[in-house]
Amino acid sequence: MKQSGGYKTKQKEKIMQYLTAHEGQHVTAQELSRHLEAEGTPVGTATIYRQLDALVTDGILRKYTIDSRSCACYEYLPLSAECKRHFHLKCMECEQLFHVTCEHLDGIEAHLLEHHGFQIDQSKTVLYGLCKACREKQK
Amino acid sequence: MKQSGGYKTKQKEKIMQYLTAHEGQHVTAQELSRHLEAEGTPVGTATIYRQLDALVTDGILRKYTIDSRSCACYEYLPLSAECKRHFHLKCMECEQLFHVTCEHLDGIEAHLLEHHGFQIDQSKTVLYGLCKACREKQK
DNA sequence: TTGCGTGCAAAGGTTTTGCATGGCA
DNA sequence: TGCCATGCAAAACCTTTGCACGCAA
Repeated sequence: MKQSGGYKTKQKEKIMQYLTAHEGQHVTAQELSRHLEAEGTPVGTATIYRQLDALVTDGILRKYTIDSRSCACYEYLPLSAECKRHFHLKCMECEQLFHVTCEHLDGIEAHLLEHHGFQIDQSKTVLYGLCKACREKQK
Repeated sequence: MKQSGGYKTKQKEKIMQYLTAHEGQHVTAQELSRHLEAEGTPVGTATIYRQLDALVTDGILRKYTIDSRSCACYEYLPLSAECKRHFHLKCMECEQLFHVTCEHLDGIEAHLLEHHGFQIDQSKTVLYGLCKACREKQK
């Protein structure tokens, strides 16, 4: 794993601080921007995007998209998570996003690769459906 | 399956014609717009987006996104119920779309429902990755 | 001092919305 | 005739880029 290079700036530090504090959650550029502003340390939008982009390139963040009309999400990837991959589940009803780490689901990847020659990219894949709460609500 | 409602207009017909002719392929609003213009029957951008949106709502099209900076893709969903039991694999390299029917993959649905309370909608879900040919090409 | 990082503003592209007009039923 | 559909233009939105200045090393 390459380390995040370049200078050590206050902005970069603040951004990393927020991301690591929200490990396992989905963070958007907007949330990050608003949080930093609310904290009294506003950071320019361009800087935020540039930093996020660099972190994705360095493999420290994962970037993915739910829908073209909503903004991109970023998620901090702890080193241990490299092995613990997970899938994203998006509820079409409540719009909530879940992630699932599960051996059975990891088996999908192996199965598809072995039997169908297809290598899934989990970071780009989102499974759509209905979450438990929304299913029960529909009854 | 709800049928596409509303009036039968020339624009709507043209759009459906293009979409059905490209079944199994990814169509963007821009491609559609340019095609219609090239055919001598230009359709306003707003109309295209409104029609596509309505078709997605009616379950006739599927909409999905690869990246937040690129535009959304639409795909015609043949009405056959058979397709509902397929998972869709999209190769990010060659852009090809594959349909996979597989007991193992069907097991995913049951597993997620039983163990995670999440009910997948296969028709809305696309698994992204690399197909066999493109993987071998990259070596 | 050197040159990367930052902020501001403007540009870029896709998608949505408001409103008057046109066309289907 | 009554409404929905359309088209145009403008707005909204997220993201990127250009450029001058600031700050880390």
